[in-house]
Amino acid sequence: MPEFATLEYENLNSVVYAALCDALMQGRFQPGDRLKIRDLAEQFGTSVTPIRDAILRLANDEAITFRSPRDIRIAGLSEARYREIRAIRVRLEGLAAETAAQVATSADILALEQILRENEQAIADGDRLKGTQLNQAFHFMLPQIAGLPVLTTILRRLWLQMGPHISDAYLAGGRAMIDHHYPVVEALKRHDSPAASMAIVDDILLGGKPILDRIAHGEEREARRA
Amino acid sequence: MPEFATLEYENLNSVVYAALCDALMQGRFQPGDRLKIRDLAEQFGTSVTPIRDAILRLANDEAITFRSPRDIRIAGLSEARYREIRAIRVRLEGLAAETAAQVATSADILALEQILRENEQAIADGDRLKGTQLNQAFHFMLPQIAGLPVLTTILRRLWLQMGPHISDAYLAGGRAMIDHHYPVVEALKRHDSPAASMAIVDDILLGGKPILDRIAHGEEREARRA
DNA sequence: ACGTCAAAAAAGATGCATCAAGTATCTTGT
DNA sequence: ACAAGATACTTGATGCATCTTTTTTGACGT
Repeated sequence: MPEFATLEYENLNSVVYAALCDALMQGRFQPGDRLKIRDLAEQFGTSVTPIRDAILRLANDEAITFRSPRDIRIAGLSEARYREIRAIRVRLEGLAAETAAQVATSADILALEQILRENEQAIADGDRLKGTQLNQAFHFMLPQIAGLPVLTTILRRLWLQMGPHISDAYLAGGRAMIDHHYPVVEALKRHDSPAASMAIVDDILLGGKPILDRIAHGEEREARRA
Repeated sequence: MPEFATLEYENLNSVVYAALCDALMQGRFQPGDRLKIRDLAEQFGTSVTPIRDAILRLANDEAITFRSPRDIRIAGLSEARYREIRAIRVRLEGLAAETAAQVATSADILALEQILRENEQAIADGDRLKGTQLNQAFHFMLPQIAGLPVLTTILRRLWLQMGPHISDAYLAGGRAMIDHHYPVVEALKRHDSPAASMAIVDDILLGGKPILDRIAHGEEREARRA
């Protein structure tokens, strides 16, 4: 269960926020989906206040947008914006991988290898949701090993924005999604920072290719429709 | 007047959020300062709801923390956390400078030089507040020239966290704060990406030295007190 | 004077009523 | 059958009442 709460104590709004973050990162929302505060309040069994709070935080994260004062929707993602996010991830996850390579313990390596094994199994089972989650878990392990909490928060926010756009791309990606994870672990074992950085960059650029294609095609389709 | 609103239309909560962001970035709050929703509501002449909304967004930005359910304070900044923010800035502002160097127009260069001139004047006048603002304006110009809105948002959030900690450091820094800005502009003129990146990195690491010292000394003092 | 404990005030969390603006629906006249 | 206007509904924004927990305060005993 991911720990998304910025607040130190438990709040209804944090519970709702965490649940919506989960849903977003698992691709359970589609871009453009409309959210209604009263509907969510009923689903969560709370009043509208904690829902408003959570939605406001997600809007602050730019994961959802207020298209008009009464029209709350899952944010879209232009190709340019996705490319920017990718460029930022290259820099930041590169930093995380370099730092992680310097400080990784054997316990860290074992945890990464465990994730890889489970990810292989999920792909073999055709379990798309689990595959997505384990891929994310791998990426978030690096800043955690590196001891970089600010970086983790930034990446989480970027993933919230990507979440609704990666769901279908995973099937297209298939095994290619984790192929580049193995060299990362090997580099961490050798405490080889440059190699770790290069490997994670490869993963972001090559492994993420199907996602970019999907977003680009989506824009094209939309342009033709107009 | 900075444009902080994530929301597209004007809201009381956006107005409050923008005002508090401004205050934070100008160092008008000290770390550990306590905020009271009802007091702020009176100051802004609104009910508590828009204030709660704005504070929730700032908490989401990790600029303020809820130490306990009824104790809202300006966030502290450990030395480790400041070093992490600095490392992230090196990567991200490096990316912004590289990109800006590739696309900068002569109008962009003129705007940067204008900021530098005003910053010189502010330092000559001993106007600490204006100096801080113009230094920030320079740094935010690079991602703007580069056309990287996501990057701008991330940097803004980091600056919200640094804001309360850089106020006094500026006097100590003095002219050194903008010395490294000139090579940045020169590099942009030559469309020299590596030089632009190196220059801004120098600025972050060397120009920011007094801030790090101040935070480190503050921690030391606190440790002695305990 | 000082510490302790209880009463009171403070303060955020939650729920809810109301408002305004936008949207859908229904009626009515041709 | 259709269009136009009016009516009702939807929905987020704002304000506010209440609840619970924390903090302050002050009285009392030592």
